[in-house]
Amino acid sequence: MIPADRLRRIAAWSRDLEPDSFERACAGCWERDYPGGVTICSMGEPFELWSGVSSGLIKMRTLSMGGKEMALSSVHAGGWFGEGSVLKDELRRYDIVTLRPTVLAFMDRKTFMWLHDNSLPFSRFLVQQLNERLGIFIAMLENERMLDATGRVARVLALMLNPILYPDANNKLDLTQEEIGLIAGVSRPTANQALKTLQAAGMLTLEYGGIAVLDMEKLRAYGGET
DNA sequence: ACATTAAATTCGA
DNA sequence: TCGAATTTAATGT
Repeated sequence: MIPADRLRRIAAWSRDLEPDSFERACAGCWERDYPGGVTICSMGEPFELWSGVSSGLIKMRTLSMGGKEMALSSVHAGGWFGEGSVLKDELRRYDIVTLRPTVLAFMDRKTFMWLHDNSLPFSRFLVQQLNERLGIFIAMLENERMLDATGRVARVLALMLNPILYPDANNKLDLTQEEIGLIAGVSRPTANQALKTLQAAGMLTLEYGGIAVLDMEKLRAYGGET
């Protein structure tokens, strides 16, 4: 159970719900604290909760053959994920790991399905979110091999500021250069060089433990996203 | 891989 | 409780 004002603050989708749906959402959600570096759920486990990041940062990862770790994506405050596994009622296909102390919000499957069946605003939100993810997925496939390191870093930053997936993101990202590298699939030194290039181009400024984006549009263009 | 610098933590007053 | 000193973490080359 999450108090109404709290839910409204951490979940943008809840703000458009009809009153009775909103009440159900409050009743079907709860929050939990995690320290950094902890695995929330592992690949292959059933985990039938829709999850949102209230604060902090998580990443989704898989282990490739040889045990090398491969980051797929990351979610920061305001982002919700896992709707695919909940909708299809299937096992998780990747690990969820906190990158730093994090508060997660969860919604049980029953509530999720009820909202999906009964709330138009909620369904709309889901479609939009799934569609957004699809676009990202395709963009990643297209460009993974075509973009240089700077392009990939730019893409990651643009994705992390996606207004649909992260409705509450402002223009600041609290990601270390190492974390950016992990997500972009480049080494930290390469990420550092790429960031300096982008800074020189006036798209962002570097800060300790994070970056501030100055020009979203250019960043997107560099990343090749629509 | 190493050197530098910012931040967090500890310790002593 | 404040500030200096030490240690840890992030950055730059």
